[in-house]
Amino acid sequence: MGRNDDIVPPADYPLRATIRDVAARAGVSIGTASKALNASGRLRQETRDRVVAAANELGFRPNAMAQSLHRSRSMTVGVLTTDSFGRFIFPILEALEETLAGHGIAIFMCNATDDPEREQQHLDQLLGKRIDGLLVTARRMDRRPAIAVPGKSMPVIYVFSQSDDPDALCLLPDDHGGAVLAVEHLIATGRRRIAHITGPAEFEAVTLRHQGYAEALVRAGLPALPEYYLNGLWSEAWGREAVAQLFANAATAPDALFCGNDQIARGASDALRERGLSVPDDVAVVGFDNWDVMALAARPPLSSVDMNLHRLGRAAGERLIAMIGGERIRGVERLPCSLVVRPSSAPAGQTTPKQDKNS
Amino acid sequence: MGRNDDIVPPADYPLRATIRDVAARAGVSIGTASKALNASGRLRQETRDRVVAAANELGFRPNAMAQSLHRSRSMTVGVLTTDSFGRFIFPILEALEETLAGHGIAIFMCNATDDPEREQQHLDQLLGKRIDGLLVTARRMDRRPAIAVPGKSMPVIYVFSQSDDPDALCLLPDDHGGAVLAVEHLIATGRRRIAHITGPAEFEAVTLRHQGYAEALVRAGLPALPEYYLNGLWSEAWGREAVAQLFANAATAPDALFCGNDQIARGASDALRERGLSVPDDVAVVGFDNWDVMALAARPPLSSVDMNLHRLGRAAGERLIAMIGGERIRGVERLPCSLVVRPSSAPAGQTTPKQDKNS
DNA sequence: GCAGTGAAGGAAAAGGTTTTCTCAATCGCC
DNA sequence: GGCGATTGAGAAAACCTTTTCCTTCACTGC
Repeated sequence: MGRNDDIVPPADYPLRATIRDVAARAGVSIGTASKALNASGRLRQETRDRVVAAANELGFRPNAMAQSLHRSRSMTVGVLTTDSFGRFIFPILEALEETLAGHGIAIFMCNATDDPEREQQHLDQLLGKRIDGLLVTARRMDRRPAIAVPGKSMPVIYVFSQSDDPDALCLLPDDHGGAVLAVEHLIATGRRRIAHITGPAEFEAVTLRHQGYAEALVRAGLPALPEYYLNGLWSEAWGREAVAQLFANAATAPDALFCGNDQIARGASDALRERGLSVPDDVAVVGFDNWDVMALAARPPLSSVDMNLHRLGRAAGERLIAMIGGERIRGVERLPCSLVVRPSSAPAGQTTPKQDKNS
Repeated sequence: MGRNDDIVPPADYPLRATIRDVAARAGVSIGTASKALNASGRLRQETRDRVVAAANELGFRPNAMAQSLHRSRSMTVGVLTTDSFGRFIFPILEALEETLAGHGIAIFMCNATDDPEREQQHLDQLLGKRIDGLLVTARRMDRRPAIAVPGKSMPVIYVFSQSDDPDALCLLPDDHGGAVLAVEHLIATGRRRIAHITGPAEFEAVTLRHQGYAEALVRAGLPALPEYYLNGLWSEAWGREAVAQLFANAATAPDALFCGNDQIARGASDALRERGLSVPDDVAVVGFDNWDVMALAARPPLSSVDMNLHRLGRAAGERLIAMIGGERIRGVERLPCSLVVRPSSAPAGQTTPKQDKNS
């Protein structure tokens, strides 16, 4: 199948010991050696020991391909990303890998950044390798078309990404809930005029977080003013610009900013400082993502909503194991976010006791 | 081998078509079917077509495990990271994956963040899977001990990481050259008092970059002042603090900063602005890593040394392919960095025509 | 002394593919 | 029409394990 031709045949590899070598050295048959090594069958203890000793001496390691061929279970899953390996994918991947490794399952990594043809190639390759399951991640803006796995047989999970296949299992962070968390926190610390600066409206997450934001406000008896909701880019520059817009008129300026990500939050925080406004005394700021590089480097460090990507990755691993085991799981599962509170959203007027300023 | 017990046997998977199904449907023997599908052997064209048609109708996909078993070549390599999947590893991985995928080779991802025991487990698993090669990445501070692969047979490459095994191949960015690039650029744009703010001295990269920095200065007839070399953390906060130290005495203040990474550079740049100094008019700043999140968000955008990690990943893939093909490569290979010039290091006094200041 | 029992280990099939070897049939040529 | 050469296709081994089924052997109990 394709491009294997350009690799010349094995050079001079010392062949690995096989179970037949072990058997020969221990003076038993292959079957007996297998039983001894797998602690199965009925064998004398002395025989077992002899086989195990021979295996150790030869550095024997069973050939997983032969085992898999026999069991028709490859102990292998594929991870197919269509968003290159972005910053969000890492923690997920890390937890996933750890979870699966604990069950002896290895991961094939594939990347097909927005190239359907490469995606198909990768999928072909993975199917050829008889993966036991597939995990798909993608850019979060759009629902991605379902992966075409023949036969409906193989478990597929979309993580941090949503498919339009109703039979699929999708694992996502609870964007709505995360926004509620942030806004309720701001309200609890005494803020009343809370604006939301966020990313492009095309992202489903933007919509969900906006809804959470609005609901939390309304539930607290506060108005969700349209002029307090600003869409833009996911950048610091946009955060700065949004602050310029919001604070152009001092009379209508907010006393808290809930930002769609930490970059926006950081840009906003910088802009506030440069306007002579104190964070958090004059304006509280809460970000989203809890990306330490941003959140900790900001002055002051940013409160932020954490999507618990690690937990998401672990959950994905566990679901996948369950599905490989035969369970059928489907639907959209949203895992809770949590709020990490840092100085940028301390209660108004708490940080610097002596304080009386206004913009 | 271990934890496979907790996965129940196959549920109700519709078995994939095998070559024997294809052969039966095409009315030929298994061997003939194989030859037809692999375009090998001597067969009538009509027979080939019949077999291929049967294969398509059945959605046949050859079982890679069976193929590998036969060829004793798994078309698979392992990537073992000991630094979790850090930000630096991503671009490398991406390029590596792309390169290897082009040759039909798949990647097993393993992560053993600083845990020798997990590392050994992963290695065992990979050896069991009969990977054709291994790629190791690690935190760059220390040379890591060699991976214990039995038999000296399997190709191993350390990328973005250095092993103490003299027989190994290590692929690294040319830190020394990158520093030279940055400093020569600063000199060329008219700077004369160039300081170097960087990370912890334990990092080999810190030493190498320092050497490059010093050599470039000396070569230009400029002194490499010890008070212009500051070690600290890889953080924005340290960048700010270092600026405070360097500019405490206006008489000895530098007119350019070469920073060990973009975070330091950004912190420094912020601190300069807050001291009323203009970047680049009063002080030029050059960072390292060319991490867009930092370099582009800084005001003004930062010039930075790019380690060309993508190229590094590609090179790693190519070397690995060559080694799998039988070539023996060893030693330490350092790939060139490049300099990305942005406004933060424009020639002194060029940005704002009207200007006459001194710190 | 013999049937029956249990233990210990061997033989062989199966899993899916590739490849070599062999065999049968056809062709060209005299 | 017979001979060698060539072509097309099948049989079987090999890759490495696991597992099921058998065989052998030594006992026990009568």
